[in-house]
Amino acid sequence: MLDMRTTVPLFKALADETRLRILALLGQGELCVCDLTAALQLPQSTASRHLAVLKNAGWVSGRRQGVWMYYRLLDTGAASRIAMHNAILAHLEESTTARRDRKVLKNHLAQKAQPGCGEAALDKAAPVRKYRR
Amino acid sequence: MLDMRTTVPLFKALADETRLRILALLGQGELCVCDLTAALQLPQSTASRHLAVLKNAGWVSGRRQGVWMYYRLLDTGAASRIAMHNAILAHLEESTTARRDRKVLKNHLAQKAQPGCGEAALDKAAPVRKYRR
DNA sequence: TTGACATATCCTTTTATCCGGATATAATGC
DNA sequence: GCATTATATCCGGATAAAAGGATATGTCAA
Repeated sequence: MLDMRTTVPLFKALADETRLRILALLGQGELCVCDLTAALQLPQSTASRHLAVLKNAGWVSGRRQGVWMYYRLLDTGAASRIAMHNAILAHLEESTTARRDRKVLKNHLAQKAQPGCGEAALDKAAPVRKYRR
Repeated sequence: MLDMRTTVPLFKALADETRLRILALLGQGELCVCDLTAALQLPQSTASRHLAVLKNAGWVSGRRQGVWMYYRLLDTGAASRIAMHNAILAHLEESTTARRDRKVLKNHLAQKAQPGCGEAALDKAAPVRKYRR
């Protein structure tokens, strides 16, 4: 049963610029915290904290792969809610800030793909640090 | 041009239960402050303050008719924004709280229509106090 | 087990938001 | 003008949320 007890936190989670930017970035697909930190140019603790808020509100889900936590948009629930999620996402992605963030993200991902030099397509999307996959 | 400077306040305005309830009620049509105050069972200053927030954020518009201020949902702007408004409204109106508020509103409007006894259809929708239209 | 790295949580300070009574403004009728 | 009604704004005080540095937890490789 749909109630304000779940609806209000859902919108409270949207009442912050950083979280809106994170949601818009996740519209691009699954991303790990370090990628979001790079794209947003914010301290890691800040990104992590906001991701926790989004997760608790039911906006995103996280899965661990090795040392990385990958977050993605959550698209389950009632039909009216999914429709709302999609409409909000579509709107967010039009923002100039979101466009800029996507560009920074793209550069970051490209730089990561370089040093390794010659990896499989899937690896290119993974954070390239000491640990691989 | 769409920007976070306008987008963030839009969502901040949704980060409050009372304001969500107001939006859901306005889904029923144009209402004056006194009707909203009655439906929400909240102090007048509280309702008025929240309406100001919704108005500044671009969610509602107000028009004065005599002593009354009538507020209604604002449905102008970019296509993605209108789609988002509608999706959010549709979702809000499913809440049990919204259903309850609608009932209280309906009772309130019915009671107002009684005392005057025999007015035109339009008058029934207007707040019946000392001043008429 | 140790070291290195990614992420989460804690802590403290600062800033924002909410509330409702009191007061101000606005419109109306007499 | 004056009283009345509707709405808006102001004012403290209380509560909640933000920030980011420091620290804890978890994972991996050797």
